[in-house]
Amino acid sequence: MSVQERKERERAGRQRLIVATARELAEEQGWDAVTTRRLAERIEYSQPVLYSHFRGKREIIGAVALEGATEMAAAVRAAASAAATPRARVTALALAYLDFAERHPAVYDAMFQLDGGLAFAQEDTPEPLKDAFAALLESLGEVAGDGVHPALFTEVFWAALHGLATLTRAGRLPPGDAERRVELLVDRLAAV
Amino acid sequence: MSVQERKERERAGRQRLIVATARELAEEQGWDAVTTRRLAERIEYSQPVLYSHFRGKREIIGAVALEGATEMAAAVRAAASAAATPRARVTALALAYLDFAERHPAVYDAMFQLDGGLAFAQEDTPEPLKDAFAALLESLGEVAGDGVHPALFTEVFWAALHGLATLTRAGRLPPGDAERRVELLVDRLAAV
DNA sequence: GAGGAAATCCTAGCACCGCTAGACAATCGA
DNA sequence: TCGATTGTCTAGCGGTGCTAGGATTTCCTC
Repeated sequence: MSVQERKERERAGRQRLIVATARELAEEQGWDAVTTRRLAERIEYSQPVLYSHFRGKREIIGAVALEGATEMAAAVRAAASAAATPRARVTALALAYLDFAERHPAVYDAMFQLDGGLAFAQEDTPEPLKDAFAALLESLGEVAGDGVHPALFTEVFWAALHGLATLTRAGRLPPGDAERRVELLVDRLAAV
Repeated sequence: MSVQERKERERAGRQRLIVATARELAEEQGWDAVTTRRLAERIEYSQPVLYSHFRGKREIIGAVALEGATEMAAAVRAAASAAATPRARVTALALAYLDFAERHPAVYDAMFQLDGGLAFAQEDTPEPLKDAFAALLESLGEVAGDGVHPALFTEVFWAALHGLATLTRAGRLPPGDAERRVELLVDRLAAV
């Protein structure tokens, strides 16, 4: 069965290539530029090949989103673990979150703005998404305060971060001042 | 010049019809269903007529967004004015905001998710957008707290509301619990 | 190694999109 | 009533996501 194994490896490699290329193209020129034709050309295969790996463009976006969730979880955990106090952890987490959104806008879009066909907040939610939320919960749960459900607190804090990230990037909020906004957010929301 | 005036009235009427129809179609079937062909068919004109009123689809979205901003400002002000204390005003404002987003998802998308070609947070920002922000500022500025710039506070609070609105509607947050989230948000963020 | 089966891939095309050029018809002022 | 202007439509451009069907390569068996 060595032949079949090799084929599977090659298939898996090509699948990774598709996702990586889609992400690359999206970061370079935005998701609008990620058309099935351009994507196919970049990976040096014809269009239909994409459809032998994914149901459609939506699923490709979803794959990028899952990759992004894994990375974001790691980034958030790394930032939090480098801080000593609960409050410092929350600040570090918030900055890491916004930094991730700013440095990987296309991935962030895939995760939260575009339709990647992913289920959220349900049983069949993919593991990376659950884990990204868990990464937030680990640090934010510490400062939820008495009588406040940690998950609920995490949701609210996360929503605030998400709002800041999207509104800032869409030009809805004046740039600069980002750190002051984070400071205010942490000061008020975190119960320390 | 009566003839010309009549023509201008008719033109303005048709322009309103276009915007209203686009909004209607978007609320019914989502913005993806708002194609220039379908829109033209609904208003019973041919496609090119749309382009004699708007530069393109983006501008039509922008027009819907401006309409929405005006309505949202009114809704927020109405809710706030019906409350007695600063804290109650903030709660009422938050609920009104989220209610608007939930009841007019397509309009909310036009305002904040889609590209309507509108400038934000700049001098040439259209008046309705400025006014919508002003409506938030009126009530939120009251509870910014000492040493916190009212505009900055409003931005943060607004971002939190926006995050809640979008994440909830996109299925990223479990439904229900919405009021508890608002309660938490107001409790912590508002300095009373 | 040769031949047939199976897996793989590509060419070509569908229906739709936003947008526009240019022909046509209605409306206007003289 | 006529010519000019304005308004509108038909037809079509290049692009999109996606797919059917044929060609080609690859594999296993004899």
